[in-house]
Amino acid sequence: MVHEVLAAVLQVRYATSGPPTLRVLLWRRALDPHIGRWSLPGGRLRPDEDVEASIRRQLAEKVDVKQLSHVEQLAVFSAPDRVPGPRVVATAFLGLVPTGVDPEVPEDTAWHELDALPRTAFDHGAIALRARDRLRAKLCYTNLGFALAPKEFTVSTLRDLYSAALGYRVSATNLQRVLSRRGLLAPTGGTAVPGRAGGRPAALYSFTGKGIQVTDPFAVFRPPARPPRRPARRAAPS
Amino acid sequence: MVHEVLAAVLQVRYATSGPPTLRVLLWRRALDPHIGRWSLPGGRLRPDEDVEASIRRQLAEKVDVKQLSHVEQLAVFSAPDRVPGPRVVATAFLGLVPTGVDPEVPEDTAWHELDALPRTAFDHGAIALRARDRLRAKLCYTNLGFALAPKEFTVSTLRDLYSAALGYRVSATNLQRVLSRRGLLAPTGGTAVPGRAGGRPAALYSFTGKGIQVTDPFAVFRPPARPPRRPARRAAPS
DNA sequence: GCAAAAGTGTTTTAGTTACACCCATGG
DNA sequence: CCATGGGTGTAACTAAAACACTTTTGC
Repeated sequence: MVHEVLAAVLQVRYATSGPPTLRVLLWRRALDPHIGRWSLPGGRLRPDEDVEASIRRQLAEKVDVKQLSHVEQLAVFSAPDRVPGPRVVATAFLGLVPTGVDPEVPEDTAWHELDALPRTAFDHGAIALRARDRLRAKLCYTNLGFALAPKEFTVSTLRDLYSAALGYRVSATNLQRVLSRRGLLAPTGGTAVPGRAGGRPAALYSFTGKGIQVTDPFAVFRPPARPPRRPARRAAPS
Repeated sequence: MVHEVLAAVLQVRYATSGPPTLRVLLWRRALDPHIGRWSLPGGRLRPDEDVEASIRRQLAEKVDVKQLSHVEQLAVFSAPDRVPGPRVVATAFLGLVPTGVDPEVPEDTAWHELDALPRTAFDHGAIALRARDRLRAKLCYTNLGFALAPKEFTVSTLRDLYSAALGYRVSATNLQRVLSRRGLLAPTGGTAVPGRAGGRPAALYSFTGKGIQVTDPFAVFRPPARPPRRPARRAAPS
């Protein structure tokens, strides 16, 4: 049995016009099964590496590894007929590249909008959409935004990144407040120059931490963290 | 390369005394590498099945499959040296069994408290703890409680289950309210008989849905679901 | 000055925790 | 009738969304 690793590498990219969009790096197959269709980068797992080392190695051919801001396992795809011919089990990954970096990619690869995926090889389209779902969920309850954003950014920029990734308009005001309250944003002191239309110069921010951390672990059923607010208030009548 | 599937099957079990505890089904190895240590049930992936079908098949030897209330992928464990000898990549699963059912398990298997795991074979201890973490997280933002609880239960019972799974005391009052508001609890009409100490008979409830569903998807950054609350309230002076 | 964009102050809303109190049963 | 556990009513608290308003720039 062959084990392969695949990665849906996502990035929010600015097009020449219109708002930025969430995209996935796809590669046009040159070999026979599903020749010409778009597929996720990846390849065989080697004997001396675990799956994460493997996907990082294989991505190095497409994207400079240092540009990958986040990599995490998605799931195993193992339907016996997921690819024709001898069986191949795949471990799929989500990879993220910050906005702004534009990696040199080979001729046969391109960034495709997740909202308008082309015909993909095998189950790669489904994997890419799973990656998007995972990203959307984690943006809400972790600090994963750091993996989408450049080192320094304005709140407006960040709002655009979140909006593109989540698929709906996010308010800059509230984004600022929520991320600040959680201690994720730090002003760098610098300011951005306003556009030709004017406007107050925006302050620059950066994320405080680099690694992923859960910021909102308990939606409910919080453990009784704090000691009672009012210390023994009950009266003792006689 | 060999691909195996492993499952951490968890259940909240009542001991003869003390509060119920979260336990995992382990099996004592009879073969040479790590002989005598406790390990997770599972085995080789066969050519004609995907990983979920495989783990369900293999668990059928230990636990009646119909008693499994939930099965989900955890992660791939693929360190080259995770088991001695020829390489084995493992797909790990979380499995749940409702409280109350006591499956016939083979002689060489037993339920072990997750808070006091014995010496386990290979990386199986780490896998079991990952399963516990996943369960704890999902209890908070999904309806996964249905997979821990029996068909009918009192709120007190449910409180005990959640407390055991989460590892901290949960308030029955608030558990009732949160699950009710989310539309997950339905009174069955029946009542439980009070214990010998008396007390008001508790109403019986059941979960409304069977499949897992996310009940609290957005901790923050909620999409702008509802239309504006006040329709155009601004006064037009002049 | 005016439009545009950024940022802050304040109100509203929602959901959960905390806690007091009432209810029904066994002895 | 009282201890025990079950259940409800309500206040307190937290966090986020909504929105009005101020600030700072280009033209």
